[in-house]
Amino acid sequence: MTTAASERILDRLRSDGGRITTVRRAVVTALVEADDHHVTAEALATSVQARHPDVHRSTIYRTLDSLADVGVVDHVHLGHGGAVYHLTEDAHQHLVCTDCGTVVQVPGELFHDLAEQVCDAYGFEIDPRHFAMLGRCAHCAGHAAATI
Amino acid sequence: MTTAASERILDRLRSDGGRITTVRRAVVTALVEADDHHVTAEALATSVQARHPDVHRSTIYRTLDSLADVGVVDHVHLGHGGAVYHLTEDAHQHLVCTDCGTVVQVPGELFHDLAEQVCDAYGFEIDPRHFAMLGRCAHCAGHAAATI
DNA sequence: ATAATTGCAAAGTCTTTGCAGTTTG
DNA sequence: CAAACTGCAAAGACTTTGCAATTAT
Repeated sequence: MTTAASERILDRLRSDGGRITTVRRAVVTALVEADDHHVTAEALATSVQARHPDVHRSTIYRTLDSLADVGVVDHVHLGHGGAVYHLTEDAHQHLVCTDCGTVVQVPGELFHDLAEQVCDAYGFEIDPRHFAMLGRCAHCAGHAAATI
Repeated sequence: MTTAASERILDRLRSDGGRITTVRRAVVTALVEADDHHVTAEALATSVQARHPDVHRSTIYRTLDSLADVGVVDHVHLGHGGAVYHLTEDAHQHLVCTDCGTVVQVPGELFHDLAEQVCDAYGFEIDPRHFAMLGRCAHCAGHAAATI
């Protein structure tokens, strides 16, 4: 199925006049297999280079860029340092604990009310996913029962 | 009163064993005067160097770091590229339009409900201010009737 | 005096770019 | 074949760091 998913993604490139190359196939495969794992460019490079040692990092970035142009890949900043890349299929939000670094994924719908309020009041249409939200996870905040 | 504000801030450094130097005074002044303007490190450097040409950028960063340690300064990432620094006094959230770059400030309270929901469900205590939220501003989203 | 701060130059991290050669459709 | 993609090396933006000299307390 990862194959089917990969092909679907590659098709987006193809239908945009893009060309399907070994490298692109490898990057997409790595993304599909790593999905929900939020891959850094570095991890992606390592993963791709395991099978295609000569692939240069700039090519990884360029491929990610092309995939982003076509709308199938996006990146998120979880904190300082590198971004993580992921398929756009799953729209979730990231919460990153500033104490222990844990990343919690929460459904995007949680932001629906907020987005509506902000839209009503400011006309601003929030798409909160590009950046993580920082804070403290249940453990570090000492929430045994997880209630405020 | 910017002087009073500056002194209050410098006191935080002092009471932490820090020393008050010309440079630190200049940085704090620039921050106070630029408050609500969200200064980049570069702008801060330029501003400080107007009066003290020999101040090195690394010193600006180190001063910001010290001020952050003491809790009076924080920085926010509005998008790719540099962060903006601001005094911690005003707790607001930044919305950045991905189309035109406009930065909208909204009161932190808007996030109260969301924070509560997330806390209830995940025990995670959100502090959303470190990153901006991206989206499209009223103008770019075509909200003619939006209350601005 | 002595511990903190500074300037400088250099390095570090993450990402982009120019170019010439290679490959895809 | 023409356009798109690739590797390489180099640069770019932003920030951090080691060190010796300076300065605040």
